[in-house]
Amino acid sequence: MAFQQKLTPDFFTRPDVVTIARDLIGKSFYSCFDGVLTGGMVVETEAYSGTSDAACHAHLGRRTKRTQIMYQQGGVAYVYLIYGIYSLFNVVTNVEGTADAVLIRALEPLEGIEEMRLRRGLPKIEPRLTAGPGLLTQALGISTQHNGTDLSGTEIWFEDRGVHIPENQIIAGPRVGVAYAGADALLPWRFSLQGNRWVSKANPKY
DNA sequence: TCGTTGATTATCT
DNA sequence: GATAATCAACGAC
Repeated sequence: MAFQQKLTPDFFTRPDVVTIARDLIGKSFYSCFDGVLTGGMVVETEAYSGTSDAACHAHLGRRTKRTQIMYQQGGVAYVYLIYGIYSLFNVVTNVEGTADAVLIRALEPLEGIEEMRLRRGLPKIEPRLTAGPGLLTQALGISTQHNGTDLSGTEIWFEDRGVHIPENQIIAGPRVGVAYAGADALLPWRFSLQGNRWVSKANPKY
């Protein structure tokens, strides 16, 4: 019975954030606000590995108002504002005291597509609907006020819909927009679904 | 089709 | 006061 099953905290509290980022490809991501359900299949993620990762906000154990949420136990939302405009959504992973997180970069729309189109202000359905970390938050109505939301609740959650992604269809590559992180920027910690048209376009080549 | 640049604000120095 | 895990508009070809 490969029906919808909400991912529980034990999925997110596993120790290897890179494995979780890869496992999230093919899972479904939903939000439900004011009775409006929107969501889609995850087709692109990036792993950020806490204090040892130069690209992570919590690098070297920085613990600030913004990053403290990443030190919580896996299964809560880390949402922050970037470039003064866009909200980026991450899932906190690992156990309390570590600062690992997975950035959700792109979705393939499944539910509430018309509502997402309206939120994005687009005249028609196109990849710009959810193909990008700053775009999918707009489409799902997620903003910084959802920072810290428990993903086992009823507002924002992940589901396993029984979709199986063959290992060889998942592409690993360097992360986007983190050139300042030096050698860590080259780590193949970005995962995407090969050939999927909803993967974000701001892609380096491989 | 490509490269360049402006938008706009919370957070950190 | 500078900068950022981005996007879209615009001008050059």
